[in-house]
Amino acid sequence: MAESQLNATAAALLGLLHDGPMTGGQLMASAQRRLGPFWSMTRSQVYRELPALADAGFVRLGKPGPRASQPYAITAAGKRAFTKWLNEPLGRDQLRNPVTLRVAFGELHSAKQLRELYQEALEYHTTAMANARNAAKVASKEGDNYGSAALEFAVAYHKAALAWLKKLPS
Amino acid sequence: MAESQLNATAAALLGLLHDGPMTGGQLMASAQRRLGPFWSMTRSQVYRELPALADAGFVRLGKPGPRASQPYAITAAGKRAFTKWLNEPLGRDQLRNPVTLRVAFGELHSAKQLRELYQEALEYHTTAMANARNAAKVASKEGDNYGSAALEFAVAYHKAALAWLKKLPS
DNA sequence: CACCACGCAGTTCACAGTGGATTGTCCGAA
DNA sequence: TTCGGACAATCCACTGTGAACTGCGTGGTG
Repeated sequence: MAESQLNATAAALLGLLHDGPMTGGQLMASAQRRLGPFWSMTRSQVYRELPALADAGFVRLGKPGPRASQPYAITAAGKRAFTKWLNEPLGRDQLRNPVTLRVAFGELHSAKQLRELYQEALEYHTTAMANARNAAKVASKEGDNYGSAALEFAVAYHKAALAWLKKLPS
Repeated sequence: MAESQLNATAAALLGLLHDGPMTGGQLMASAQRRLGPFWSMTRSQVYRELPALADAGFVRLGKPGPRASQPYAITAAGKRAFTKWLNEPLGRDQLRNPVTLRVAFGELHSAKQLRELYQEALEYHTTAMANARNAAKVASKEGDNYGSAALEFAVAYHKAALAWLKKLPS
């Protein structure tokens, strides 16, 4: 009822629900696929937001399916809230890179530690980039140009990380 | 006493304390300057971790200064814990980009909204990149090559974001 | 010299985000 | 038929965030 402000997670869920009703699990999967590479989100969050969204009237419950799965559909009020959220001031980017944090204390590492760190980071970003690139291609094929563009951001991120790694003072 | 695992924040604080004793406020300022661009950290966290670190024996309290300021010094156990943390498995990168999240739902925006979003993002990343670059230069001048390299990561991030923005389907 | 306004060190709170452990249920293979 | 595994959902402890608040010092003004 109360026109409570949406947090970004709730807004993302409402955005996804524009495609049609989904259960928590489906929302989670969809978020992982479409937003995961540049917007982290956990199961716990999804299952906490959904009842809250229902309370606020932004989402309507469908008939429970198998395994207590519960479909949710966006309501008119939900669409309004989502549209309003689009105009809200942007929060800051959130960036926490554990490799960089360790590099910042590089003097306190042994050479061996640094080498292992480097190697691990290389592998991590390489596969993450491949995943993002793949997801972007899929989205593109589905005609979702905006979704694809968003995923390309993640690709650019990992690419930048790789380039940075290769210039590191070793 | 208990050899409790360090979380990343606590580890960062211990790392900073290798430079000598500091109060919470000084630690906060130092973290902002040296780690802020790639590792967000808030006052609340710092002031929550410090007593915890003291309880664990990783940090020793000095004589209170003016305004209840409380200096902390790293202990031998603290240095050991920090060293151990360096070898711990890396967590995942955390990345949450609010602009990209909105772009992913681009079809649900108006053209005007998209233009404003674009403009705002451009400004944000431009100044953030300049700040990071500046901080990196300062660190470099101070002879902190690792610190400088770490800050260059933030520069690379914002640079990638800017390049991505410019290729966006408008 | 007295005053007090401002600013800083530190605290607290409510809420958001994370990851691991747990519960219950359905399905399909032995 | 029953058992094991997969999956939806829930729970919990801890971590992270931003804003509001306290209380003390210092420096400028009169």
